[in-house]
Amino acid sequence: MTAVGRNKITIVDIAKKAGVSKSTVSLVLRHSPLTRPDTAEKVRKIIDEVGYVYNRGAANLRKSRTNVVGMVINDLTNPFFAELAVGIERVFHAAGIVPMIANTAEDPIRQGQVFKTMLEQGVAGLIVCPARGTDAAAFRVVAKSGVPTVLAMRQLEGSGLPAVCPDNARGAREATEHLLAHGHNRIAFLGGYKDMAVFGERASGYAQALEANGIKVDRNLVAEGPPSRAGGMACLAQVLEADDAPTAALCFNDVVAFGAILALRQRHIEPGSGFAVIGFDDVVEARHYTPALSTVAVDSFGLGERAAHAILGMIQAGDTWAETYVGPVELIIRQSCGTDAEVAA
Amino acid sequence: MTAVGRNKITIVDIAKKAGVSKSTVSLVLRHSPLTRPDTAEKVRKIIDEVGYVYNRGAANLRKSRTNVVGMVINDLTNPFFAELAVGIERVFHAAGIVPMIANTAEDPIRQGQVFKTMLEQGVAGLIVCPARGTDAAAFRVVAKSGVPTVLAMRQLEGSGLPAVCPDNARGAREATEHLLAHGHNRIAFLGGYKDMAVFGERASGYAQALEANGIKVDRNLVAEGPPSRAGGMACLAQVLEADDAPTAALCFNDVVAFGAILALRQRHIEPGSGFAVIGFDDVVEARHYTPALSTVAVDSFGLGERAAHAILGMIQAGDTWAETYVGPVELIIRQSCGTDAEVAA
DNA sequence: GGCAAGAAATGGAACGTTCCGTAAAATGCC
DNA sequence: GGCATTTTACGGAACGTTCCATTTCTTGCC
Repeated sequence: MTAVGRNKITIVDIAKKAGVSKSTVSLVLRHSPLTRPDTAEKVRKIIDEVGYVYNRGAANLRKSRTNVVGMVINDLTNPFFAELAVGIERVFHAAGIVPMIANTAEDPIRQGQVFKTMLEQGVAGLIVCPARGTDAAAFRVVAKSGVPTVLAMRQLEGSGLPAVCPDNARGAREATEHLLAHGHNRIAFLGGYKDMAVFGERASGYAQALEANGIKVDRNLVAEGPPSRAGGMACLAQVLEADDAPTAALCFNDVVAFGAILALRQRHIEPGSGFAVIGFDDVVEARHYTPALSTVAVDSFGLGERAAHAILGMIQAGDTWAETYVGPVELIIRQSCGTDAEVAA
Repeated sequence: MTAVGRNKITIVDIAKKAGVSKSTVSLVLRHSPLTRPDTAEKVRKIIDEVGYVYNRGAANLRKSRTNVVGMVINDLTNPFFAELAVGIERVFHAAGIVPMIANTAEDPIRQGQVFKTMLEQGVAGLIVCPARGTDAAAFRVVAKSGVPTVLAMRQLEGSGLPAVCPDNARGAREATEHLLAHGHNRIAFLGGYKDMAVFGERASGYAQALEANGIKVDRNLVAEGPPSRAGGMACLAQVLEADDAPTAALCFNDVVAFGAILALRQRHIEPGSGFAVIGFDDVVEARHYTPALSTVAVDSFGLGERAAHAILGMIQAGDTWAETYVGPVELIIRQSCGTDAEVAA
């Protein structure tokens, strides 16, 4: 239809129209108390008469400080991270800062490019869920630039960066203890890969619980695999082949658990009564699955908000350090581990 | 740890160090062919020696054109929209443009604020999934600013804006026809509200199919409700109370369908064999649900990419107009409509 | 009505780039 | 080697704001 006319009404245009100086207009725009109410009003009237739009870029240049923060997410398609992003966005919006987003799709190369781009844009801070396989060196650029950074969901040892994460070890420990308390002593751990930070934490919680009960971790019951439904199916198949097959499994996350349940069904084993399954994360589908999935709930929205506040604090303080926060988790017993009846009783 | 030193190395610093002019450095940075290879190299060496980071904000100010585009999403938590966002981000990343994101959470007020903020940031374009209840007037500001805009997923009549949407009417029509062809003639339509653009399109496809087969739409079989699991449960309950109860339902979207299935189970009606259910969207869980959900598949990633390309085109052409694109849909028959056997046969 | 003091408004410089017109250097040719 | 031509490099102005040091306007008081 209409060609772009790229309105270029500036602060001085409206100054001219209002018969004041650009400085005054600037003050009015920033709600400074240094102008007389009536002049302010006069200026404001003209401002929305002509449809002036503030150029924050120009302002930022002068102030050499922006109101944008980068959000680097490894997989937005995963509801878990989407919720994290929404939590972050929510507090940023309230604080008047606007997030730039990038989805790295677990690709460290892409992640590196993203860091560069975001720094060029002059972000005031960075929240990063590191892509799988990221090493601490990847953060050299951002560290050198002095931009406050916090990791979310995944820690990165050696990076020295503050993180906001769920208490993975504790969650896995509690889930495992629950299974032990209900008579299972052949418990598998399914899905994920050793090179994922989260795997390490969850698997170690699992191991702790077993060992505290005098059970040695059986290598044959720990199956690594992609953190997907397909991975869950494959891992379950693998552990069932062990000489002394397990009767329960703690899964790397909920979607692995869904896969495990599918695989059980294929074998005509009833998840819940015939084999106990516990997931991790408590994604929305967990409660509605058949059978409803027992899982370790993580407050992803809350962690997002926490991460955003951390960054806000760092920006305000002009500091690049913050305390790592380990958020609470909650074991939620539903039907997939076959123990809900006893718990209710 | 370290306090923020806010490096302020600029193009002239590195010019000085390299013994050239700032203009030359600028040329090198933009890979202009107007510098001699050896000078370019000399400059580049210094650039990464001192860890200079390009200030795109300053450049944009001068060029009065940015490389950021706004992405306004109504509900990132819905995997359907998350996929859309990822599709968009993917092509933007490739095109060197960086997306700002906002989640309106279906709140038109918030959406209005977001528009303002994004315009202030000087976005070169805007992709919007309008919040529910948005009226065309909401886009007045953005139209006046001349920023190219495309709607995604949801059209908005009266706005005159180009949109990238799935062919909702056709999808609903085909699904309904499938049910009719398999002997159902009491077919319900469940979930969503009349004031949602998508509802209008899908419901009209449903009505078309019925009427083409000489069946009048029965008001008692169309139940409005929230597009959620709970909504699906309630809607199903409502239509089952009709004098002449339906034997099949087309649902507003997949999550409504999941709700409907739950409600059927509660009544000991077996989804699939006892009552046919078809959803809409084909979210990832659809294929893994029990029973696997028959649904109308929409290529959300593809639509995202399409929307991004549209914006890119508009920006390049300096135009604020583009053609509306209606993407293909595909009816996918699984188990929840109890007709997969016949189809396979 | 004049004066001091405080309040309000102002103009220019700066932020870090790009662009433009021009100057200097390199190259080609006889 | 000198000239024309092309290639490369240069320096200032501009982009739209904020900040600072000043100037101008108000106000209150005797």
